[in-house]
Amino acid sequence: MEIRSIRGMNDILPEDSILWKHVRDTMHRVLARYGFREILIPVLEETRLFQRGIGETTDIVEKEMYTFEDRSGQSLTLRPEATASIVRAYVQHHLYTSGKVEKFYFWGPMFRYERPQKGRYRQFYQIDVEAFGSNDPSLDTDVIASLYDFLAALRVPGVTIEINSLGCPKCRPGYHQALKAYFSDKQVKLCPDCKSRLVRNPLRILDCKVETCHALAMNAPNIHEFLCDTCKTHFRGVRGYLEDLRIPTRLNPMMVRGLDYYVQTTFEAVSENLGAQNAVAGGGRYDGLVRQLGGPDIPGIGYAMGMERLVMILKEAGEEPMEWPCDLFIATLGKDARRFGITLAAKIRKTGKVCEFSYEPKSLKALMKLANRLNARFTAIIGEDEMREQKIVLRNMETREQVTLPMDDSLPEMIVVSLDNADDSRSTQRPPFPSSFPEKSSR
RNA sequence: GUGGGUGUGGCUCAGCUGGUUAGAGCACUGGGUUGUGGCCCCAGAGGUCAAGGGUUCGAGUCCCUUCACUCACCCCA
Repeated sequence: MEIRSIRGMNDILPEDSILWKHVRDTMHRVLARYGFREILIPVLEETRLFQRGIGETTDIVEKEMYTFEDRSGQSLTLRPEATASIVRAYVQHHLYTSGKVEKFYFWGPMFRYERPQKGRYRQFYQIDVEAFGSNDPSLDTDVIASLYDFLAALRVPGVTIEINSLGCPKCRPGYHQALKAYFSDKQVKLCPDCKSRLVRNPLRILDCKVETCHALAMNAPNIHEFLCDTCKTHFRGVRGYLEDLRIPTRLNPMMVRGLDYYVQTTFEAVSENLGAQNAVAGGGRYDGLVRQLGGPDIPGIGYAMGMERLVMILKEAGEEPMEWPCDLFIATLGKDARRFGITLAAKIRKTGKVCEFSYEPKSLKALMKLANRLNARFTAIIGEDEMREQKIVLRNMETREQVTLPMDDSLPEMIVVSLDNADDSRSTQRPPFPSSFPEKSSR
């Protein structure tokens, strides 16, 4: 019986992981510009952390967590999201004493026990961005700007950033009441799900995809008429700054977030190119969360981005798939050549070039085929003739040009020079992904 | 948890109302080129038709069960 990976948990093979790497490289580059610093957190936490952080009644906590007891009987949970852990670390290490706004980012797997479907897996990867220590709209703006910059740098096509304000514990209850009042007399027209939402969380009805519910929701009371002055001013500030930065966003008063901790600003990056799971990133402000998890009353804001979904969009948009680079393939024929070649490979690698080697004895024809398969830009041919004459043949795989180089101490250097010259003559390099998403000028 | 779809060489799929040696394309290996890749031509290897049970003279094809994958609902990234 063949052993297979378990449901909802996928292997990311090298042909895809190169794109993942590209996304992560971009993440490091873009987020560093905003002063976000990488934080690494454990995969396992005490179950209580998520119960308190995410909310006891959320779907995540109620039915989606991988929870089990360890050998000492303690209840542990594989993290279903990163925010709670990062808040925990922030509190545990007293990072709020640093005297500055602390900004973190993180990348890693999350776990939720759900039925897998397009863009949703049981082990999935998120990029997570969090900032603590200010309630000023300028921080909201910077966080959203970092998301925008990130997507722009990746040239992600067809993405819109939607924003909204959910109000705060002071003004949201009033809105809840208004929604309940509005939907109550229209209850018969609501779908079964929305009928129960009416009791549990009327906000969710706004999000319903059923035609009739959606139509009713269109005329429902608008959250922005219920925001208190503080929230109103705050949201106006965020929108104003975003406009100053020329970051295009769309106000979506119907947007609702799924986790309990969100207040005021919420936002989502939605793609037209995904399936039913169209959110690439989502986040918002969570001013009560640090306190909720035992820290001081410090505000925070952040977002999470779904790697699989991001990569999915990029793959669809990419004209040519990315490939792992190979600068040089060393093709050897015979024992003596192999011995010389493996040493040469080591020297080439010390220069920083990517170098592959012919491990298995093959005919030259087969070796050339291999060079092709390895995507090698150059092939160094070292056979019996070359060993006898103390020289090697260097072939440019693209132009088919070959030069002969002497086997002396300068050989590695000569090879590197040839490789670099070829680089310079390649006039324009096409970007890996085209874009309809406006690229903001960088560097 | 609920509903739909699909399981045939490594991959993508044909296989008509059950009929006897299960096919194609791509990929792979070898050859055409005795030391030069991509294109072309030729040849070869590779399948208990997801698994189990049933109907039948006969099942890849029909029925049942299980499993897997997939899409959608719920919810979320």
